[in-house]
Amino acid sequence: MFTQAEENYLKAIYKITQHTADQTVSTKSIADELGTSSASVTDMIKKLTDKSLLSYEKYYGVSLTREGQKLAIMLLRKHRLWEVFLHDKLGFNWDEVHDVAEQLEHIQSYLLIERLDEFLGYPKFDPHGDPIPNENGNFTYRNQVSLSSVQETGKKLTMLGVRRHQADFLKYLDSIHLKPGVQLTILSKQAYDQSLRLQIADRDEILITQQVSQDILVKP
Amino acid sequence: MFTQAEENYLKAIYKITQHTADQTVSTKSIADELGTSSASVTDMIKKLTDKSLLSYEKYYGVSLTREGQKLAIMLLRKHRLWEVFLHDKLGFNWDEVHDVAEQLEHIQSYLLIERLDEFLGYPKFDPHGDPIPNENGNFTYRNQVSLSSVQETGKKLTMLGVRRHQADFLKYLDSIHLKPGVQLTILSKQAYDQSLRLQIADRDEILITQQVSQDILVKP
DNA sequence: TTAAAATTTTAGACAAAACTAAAATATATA
DNA sequence: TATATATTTTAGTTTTGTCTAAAATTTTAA
Repeated sequence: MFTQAEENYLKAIYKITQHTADQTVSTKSIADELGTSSASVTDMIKKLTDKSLLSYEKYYGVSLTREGQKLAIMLLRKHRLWEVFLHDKLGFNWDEVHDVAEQLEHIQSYLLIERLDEFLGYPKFDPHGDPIPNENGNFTYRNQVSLSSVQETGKKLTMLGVRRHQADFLKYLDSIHLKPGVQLTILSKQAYDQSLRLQIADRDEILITQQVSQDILVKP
Repeated sequence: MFTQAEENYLKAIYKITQHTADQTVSTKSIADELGTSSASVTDMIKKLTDKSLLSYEKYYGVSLTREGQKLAIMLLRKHRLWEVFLHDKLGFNWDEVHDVAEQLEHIQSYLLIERLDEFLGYPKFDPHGDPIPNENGNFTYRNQVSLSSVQETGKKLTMLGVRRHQADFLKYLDSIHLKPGVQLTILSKQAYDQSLRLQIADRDEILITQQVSQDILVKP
């Protein structure tokens, strides 16, 4: 099939298209995403283009072909299912799952991933609240808004996920007992810096900055 | 740590030492085991010797150092734990587990394997009846003999494992409902070709050749 | 015990995936 | 619009793991 390096390039390109309007991705953005040189990226682009996973025009940029996109989504599916396994079955913390899932996602076995999905009860979201594509590559859509955009105070909210996945951010949220599924209430909002005083579950109240609240997703 | 290729060489060398009296392994036997050329083996031996996983004398042969052996046993541990997971949790047949475990055993995470062991209930044997080394590399010993060596007829025996792991052999055993844990009784033995008439569980009796009975292990 | 056969090693080459340095092209700005 | 800056590509190297062919060594057997 494809090498791990090839798969990592497809994932990176897919990820970049997710948070940009354009479907066309620059060499540099891929290099930045993977922490590699532009020259290496150009080399790999050629290989993936030859394998018709990318369409590519020199000096202009690349985009995923239908086949390339399908493959990228299946990698995301595998990654997120493994994260659920590590978290739900093996008791990993949500900040520990990513690195191991990054390895597990490259295991080649269609049967494995379908059986794993079944074993986990066909989960729709991973431990960070990100949607898991199904066998056909379809994502479950759900309404979610940034905690920073919520105006009402006193209303009970449910945390759904995060927008940043860095381990230190997740560890911080953990330390204040915030993770997907937890109930929280905005007690008050500071007008000048948009910081929030929160009640998390039934615990003591806590203060979080806007920088943090922007990256927390809740049910609207 | 070590590359997959390096790990595969260590495993191969360990495997060869298991069914030979000598701890010293020839270049050719490694090449045969891995389906590669002797020249490639010589190259890799040098690398592994530099990393003090092997001790090596030109034209004479190699043996695993204590460190190399430890690593090989940990790979066996990972392989067999994954086989248990695939078989017990994901419902893989015992002839399907090997190839996927071959990939999974290279995943690098100490936590993963210790948690997996715990999740599986610290199994002592894999789906083929092979012992799983514990965290310290120790195997559980148990008395087991080849079915071909059993003389008494009419005695209830318990199958413990197999000596061959080829998928077609396992599929054949499956088709006659033989697998570890199953109760069987020798009804009679043909003197001239050592073939056995067996009762397996409560099913119809069946005839197996000595070639097959030699590779079936039972509680003595 | 010496010649033939088998094994092992060396030498040289190749593909994959990365790098650096330099050249080519595109974009931004004065 | 012309030039400076940024991006992209090319060219040439490196490392890993493989290969084939040939040389060196060991083993087998006449």
